[in-house]
Amino acid sequence: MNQAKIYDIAGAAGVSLATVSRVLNHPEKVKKGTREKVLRIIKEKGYKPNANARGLASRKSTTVAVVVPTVLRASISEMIQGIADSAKKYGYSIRLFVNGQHQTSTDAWSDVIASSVDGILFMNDEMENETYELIEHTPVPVIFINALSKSTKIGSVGIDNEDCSYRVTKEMITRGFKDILFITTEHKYAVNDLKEKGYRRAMEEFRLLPSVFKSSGDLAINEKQFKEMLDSRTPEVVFAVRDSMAISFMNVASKRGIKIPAQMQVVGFQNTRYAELSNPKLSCVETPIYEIGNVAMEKLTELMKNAEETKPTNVVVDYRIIYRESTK
Amino acid sequence: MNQAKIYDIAGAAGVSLATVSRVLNHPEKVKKGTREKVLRIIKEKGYKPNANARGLASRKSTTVAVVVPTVLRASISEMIQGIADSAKKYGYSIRLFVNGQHQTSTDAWSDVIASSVDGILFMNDEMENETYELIEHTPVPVIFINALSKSTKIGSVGIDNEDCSYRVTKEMITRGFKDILFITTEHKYAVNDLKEKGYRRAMEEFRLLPSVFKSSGDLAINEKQFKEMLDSRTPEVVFAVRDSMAISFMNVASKRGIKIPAQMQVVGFQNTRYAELSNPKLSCVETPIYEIGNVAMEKLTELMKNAEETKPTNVVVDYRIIYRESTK
DNA sequence: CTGAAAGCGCTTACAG
DNA sequence: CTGAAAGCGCTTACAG
Repeated sequence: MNQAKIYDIAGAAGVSLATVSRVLNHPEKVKKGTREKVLRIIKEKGYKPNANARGLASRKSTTVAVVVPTVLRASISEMIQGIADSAKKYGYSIRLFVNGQHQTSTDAWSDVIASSVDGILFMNDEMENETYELIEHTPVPVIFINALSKSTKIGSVGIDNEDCSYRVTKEMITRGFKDILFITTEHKYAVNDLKEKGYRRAMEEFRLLPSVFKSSGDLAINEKQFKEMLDSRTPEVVFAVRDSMAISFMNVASKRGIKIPAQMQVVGFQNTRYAELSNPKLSCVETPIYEIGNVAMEKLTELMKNAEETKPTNVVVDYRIIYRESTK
Repeated sequence: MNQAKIYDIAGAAGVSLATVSRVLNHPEKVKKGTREKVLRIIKEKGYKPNANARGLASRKSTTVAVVVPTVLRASISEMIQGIADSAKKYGYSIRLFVNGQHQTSTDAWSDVIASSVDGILFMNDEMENETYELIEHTPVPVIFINALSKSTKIGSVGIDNEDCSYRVTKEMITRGFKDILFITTEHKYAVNDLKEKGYRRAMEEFRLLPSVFKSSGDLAINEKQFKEMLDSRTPEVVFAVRDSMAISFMNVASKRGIKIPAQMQVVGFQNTRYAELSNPKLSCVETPIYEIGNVAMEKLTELMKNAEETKPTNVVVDYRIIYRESTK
């Protein structure tokens, strides 16, 4: 009934526990006959090595930490799913840290380190210099997700937000639209700053006046703000840093009788599930966030296997623009 | 630079490592002066006990497993957030298992057990008898989430789906609507079966003909099916087991020119973020899924503290119906 | 290819 | 209130 120990397996197989351990960790070092016998008994007894003991002895835990500010955002869920699928493939399990916005307070971070994981996947909206410093001193490999690393010592996987935003804006301009409103968050996020930068660059390139609206994170407040804004003008194109904001804006506009996309076009950012459930269906930049999680976990595996030889790299993932019903 | 060990702390404080350990685990057993000194040094050195060693020695890991089929569903994310917040409060960390639909294959489950967690929060859509059996033999406490347990040995936290569905249906009937369409999943899920049961009970009570539509999980297929269905009739009320389905149906209907709620009312189930982003805004049953996660983790804490005395209970959480724009 | 033994970093009765 | 010692269940050089 109780979980079998390695001793039990060794006893039943008539070998030493060292051999059982080898069968599990270095099967090639064990003679075929012995190996198969041990394996059979392991299966029979349903033996699974104790993770703590294993971790303590080998200094490896085959777990990775996934550190995120929240799990509520659809994009973060998709990313985690991508990580989870990849982790399963490589035999890693996941320790989840939902740290709120204060992820890199020394305290929160040392919790992560003390949990004895073999590597860390770190997703954060903000990237301050202290963050980099803290992370560079971390004893296990770290990969940034969804934000490209500015440090050569830390790898990352993400899209080039600035370039993406620049290209979308430019695309709309060359299609003949000049009055493009950019909606971002009031709260300062590194990724959103990059998106704004790209937008501004495109606008300035064409000598157009950038128009940036910083909206609150709260849906109800947003709607009120959006209504007020629409009192004074109807932009030709609205480009928002998140799908949810784009949709919220679109809904407010629809209710005022503004025809979408005829009178106003709306573009979102991310391609979360919201996009397909909106009416009209939202056109948006598709960030392959599942893939980003997936690849990040894969890269982390490499780093964990041979931290010395493998150089941290910044993997820039491709995005594409999906035109649905909210654009002409 | 390296992580400090308990020996280092003991050395620096001039005490034995037993004392350092006691300061951490049973501070009341240590004289105040000693305790404060040790605590100070711990802080200075940023010492965090090695989780594996601690787990191995104490047979406790202060980690719980959260086992879910996917992380992609908005409701599951909210639940995890609820769990995470509660876990942080009680000092537990989370090991996340994203197991797909085959969660209780003996294999997947023994992975969970082998990960040496102190307790398990288990969310699954299907609840077969083998599942119960497997779980009853688990050496640590388990709590079902979002589905009430049929077993007296396993606790659970969730809403009474059948009752809820019954009441919503009845409410619509007594408001004078007879033609109520129920949309559920093609794939068999225990929770959805319960919802259907409640719906049928209400309809039969009023001698109305139940009309159940089983829709695919795929959005594109759904839309096609919905269109075909709307060719033949326009139900007065549509009640779907998930917000996303309700919204998808609503959008298809809107596009055909059906006025919502004037000609057709739509009610969803869950109150995910989708509900507020739809146009018109979706009326739906609000399952307090964040709270469910939160409470489940709390209950699990109790069970882990004294598994013997604490009896597993089934906590039935209240739901409420939120009327927004998709109903009259 | 296999076994005996040391050690991973802690916790917890047991003495004192 | 504190220390010495055993032990948690593994892994991995080291011999053979």
